Amino acid sequence: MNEQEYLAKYDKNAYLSPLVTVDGVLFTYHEETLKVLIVERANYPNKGMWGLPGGFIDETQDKTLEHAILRKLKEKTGIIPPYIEQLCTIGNDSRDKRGWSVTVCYTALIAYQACQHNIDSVESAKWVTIDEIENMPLAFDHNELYRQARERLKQKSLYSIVPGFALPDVFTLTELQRVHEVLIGKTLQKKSFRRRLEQADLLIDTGEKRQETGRPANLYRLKPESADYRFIRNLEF
Amino acid sequence: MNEQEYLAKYDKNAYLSPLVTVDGVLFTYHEETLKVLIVERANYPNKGMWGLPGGFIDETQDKTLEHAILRKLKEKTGIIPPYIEQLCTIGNDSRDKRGWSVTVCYTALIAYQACQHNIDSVESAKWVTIDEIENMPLAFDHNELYRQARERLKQKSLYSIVPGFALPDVFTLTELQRVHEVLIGKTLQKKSFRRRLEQADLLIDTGEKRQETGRPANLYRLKPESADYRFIRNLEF
DNA sequence: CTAATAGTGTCTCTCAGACACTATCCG
DNA sequence: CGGATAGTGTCTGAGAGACACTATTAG
Repeated sequence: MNEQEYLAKYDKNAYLSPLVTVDGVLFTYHEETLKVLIVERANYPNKGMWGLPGGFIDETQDKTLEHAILRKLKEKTGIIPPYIEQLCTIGNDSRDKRGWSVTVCYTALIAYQACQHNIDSVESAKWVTIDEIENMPLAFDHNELYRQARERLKQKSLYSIVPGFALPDVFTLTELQRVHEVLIGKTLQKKSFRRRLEQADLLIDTGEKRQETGRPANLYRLKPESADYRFIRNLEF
Repeated sequence: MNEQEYLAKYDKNAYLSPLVTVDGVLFTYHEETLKVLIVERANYPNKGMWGLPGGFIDETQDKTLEHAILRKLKEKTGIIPPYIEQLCTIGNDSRDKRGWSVTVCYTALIAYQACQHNIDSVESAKWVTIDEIENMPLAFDHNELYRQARERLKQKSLYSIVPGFALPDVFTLTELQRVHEVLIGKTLQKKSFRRRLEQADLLIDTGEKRQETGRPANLYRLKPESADYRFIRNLEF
């Protein structure tokens, strides 16, 4: 038998295969706090419970795992998040009562303003603050997935400006610093923070200014390549 | 219908599910070079080609994904590697001709001496240097998996002593530095390297010494917690 | 003017890089 | 002694932390 014959005869469904899902921990920043998107489960198991957005791969629709999670997130938010990153994969025989199950989990960031209208119109989806989610039982092992995403994002805020993707397209340096401070859980030195940004040349100066109270603040935009930039020296934890 | 009834009726195999495999990029260090374990494929597809060790989840045998890859690696090396870490998961409709396929890939490290006997006795497994593997077509997308593992390990050698797990239980500081140098691809300052190690308190001084030529070198052992330690400042790339 | 927030100047301290030095073994 | 490798002393420079300072708006 050659490979062609083997493939022609091969019946994928003749073998046991674990359930495969994708899940996403989608963060945003609004009103001085981090928020995470959760959805109410419409079906068993854990029907009625809240959990992370996600679901089964649709082999006919999804070309890749990332397409699958982006499709799921778009269903809830109306848009594709500007930052997404694979977090981890959990697979075992006990996380889903239906059987051996594997979930590929992603961390994503989005601006609150960019999707608030859509989320308000989706009955079963809402933002909760990270304080709320930490005291809330989620479906399956989604509390653990959230915890890992939260921890990774905290680490990232020490050596990258990835958290900036939770802000609107255009933002002030003070806003960017505040997101980092909330993630790290301590205040940062304004000077250190700005020195790093300036040297790394990660932002586009829009030339515009915004004023609320006090001196108007310069507005910046993230360079697309900022998503991958890593400072060689961490901020202190 | 309640959840119990739903679960009783649920037939996992009634739904399409991607193929799920685990793969491992197992590194070791021997004769001043990094090596990777590859195995010859016994079955279609890609029969006869070399690829990374791995394979399907065995739902009856494996409780978790990590158990699955450790089982696969133990089959080839005879032992459980002292360091293993999830690398990434690739899933799409084109990587495996049999259908939509997901692989969860791990990076692992092992001492050459600890498993050489077993590998020599396994017909279809062998070590190849990283120079060799980079010019070798591997099955599926295993070249890409290797590349990602190699890149991550290089990064890790800038801010951790994870590469030390590719050495025997007991080693000299010069040996440890050499592994890092090979991974990073440039020589390091002896003083900087040792200063970091000393401050972080990651090693156990065995009190023993080993001499080849010249002054005898002190022998050290890795503390188990060294696997998770991260320096706050990177070595320069 | 004051209040408020944005943004800068500058000192200290830690730690990586560089490199010369000393130490301990062999023959 | 010299050759080889292990290990240290010490200076420089980059960059984070700290914090006081100036700048620009509103009222």
